Amino acid sequence: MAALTVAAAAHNMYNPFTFNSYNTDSYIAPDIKSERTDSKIQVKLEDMDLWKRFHSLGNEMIITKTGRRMFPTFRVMLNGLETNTKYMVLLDIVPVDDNRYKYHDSSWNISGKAEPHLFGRYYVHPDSPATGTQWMKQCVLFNKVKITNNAMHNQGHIILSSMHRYQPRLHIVEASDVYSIRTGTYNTFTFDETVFTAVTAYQNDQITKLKINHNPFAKGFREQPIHGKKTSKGLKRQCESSNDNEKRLKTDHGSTSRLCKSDSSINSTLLGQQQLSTSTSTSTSSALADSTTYLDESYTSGDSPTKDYKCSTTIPLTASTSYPSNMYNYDTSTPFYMNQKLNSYYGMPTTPFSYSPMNFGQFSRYSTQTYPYPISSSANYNAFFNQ
DNA sequence: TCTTCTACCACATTTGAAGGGA
DNA sequence: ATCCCTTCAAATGTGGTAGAAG
Repeated sequence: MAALTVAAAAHNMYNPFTFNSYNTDSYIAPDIKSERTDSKIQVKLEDMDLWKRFHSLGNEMIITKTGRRMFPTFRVMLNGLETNTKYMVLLDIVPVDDNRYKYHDSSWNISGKAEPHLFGRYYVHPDSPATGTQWMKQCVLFNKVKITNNAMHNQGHIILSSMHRYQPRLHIVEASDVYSIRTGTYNTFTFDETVFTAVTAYQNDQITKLKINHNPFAKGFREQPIHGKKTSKGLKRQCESSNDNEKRLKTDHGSTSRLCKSDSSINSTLLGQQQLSTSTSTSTSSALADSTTYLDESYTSGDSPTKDYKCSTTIPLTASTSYPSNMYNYDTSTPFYMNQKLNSYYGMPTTPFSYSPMNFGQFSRYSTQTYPYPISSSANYNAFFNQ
């Protein structure tokens, strides 16, 4: 943890908005917060029902030295983008507060001050950049994002601290290439339902059970069916087609037949690695190849893995904060760092790939409570998210 | 002593190479 | 020669658990 402290301190020391990193009142880039919101852009979090169930129990995410995927997977559908404008889609994870927690008597309690957070580490969706049409064609999947507690990790994983609460943030940036990302309009989206506590071992048994019942990789930990384990492929197929809620399908949203955009290569988080021509030509194939995308799930009761797949019952929740120019720069690590303006201000190199913190606040959490459109019915859903 | 973390395990899924047939 | 499909093994992703570390 000392290593993380040192790394975070070094990382954040040039950032005026995070300098008083433990003062939540002073956090926040005030000039950013007041910026215009682009109400046209709509983001719908997929698997909202599942997220809500985890959220109601106090979601936990395992972090390991080698990196662990998030479950539920962060998936969104985008709407309202300019069809011919190119965008980059980024994901980062930021602290919800400046507390450290411990699990005691079946509940999470504050146990002290938080460790400093290493800000500015982004996961760039490998299909970036792509046009609005391409982004809106299918859901955007971040299933390959990995979180780690290894501060020295430099393989594109997002570094978190155990026993701290975090929230993913989605950034949609108008940028035709990685070099124009600094000047593009920023739209940041968060969802309250995605708040989680980073842990090295699950604390809440209910969370464990929920994960086991819904994560296909944890199938081996599920209770055996009454009639014993089914091993034959024929039986397996029967099960897959009928009652596996976590069954990964190739298409998303049956009514619209849209495919999920998969972040098919975690290595391509290297900013600038993926050219537009490549992403354009491979976006469809990557989506098809990604068998971890699946239909929306409508949960009935209990933790039974048997679910009905629907596309229209979830409520799209969006909250956007649009920034007139982006405040990021990037460095040589992956994901990247961006903050051209601050680099310049502090006399640091302003060329791409120079090291710099971002200038989001230390606890940059933008509420999802202001939804541009309260979309609560399938009709409204179709109106907003079908093309 | 307690809390947190790590390494290893068994099991399941995913991925990609190899081979065969059209 | 090319494409499509199937098979299979390796790689990868899970939570459980025992023991180490602080």
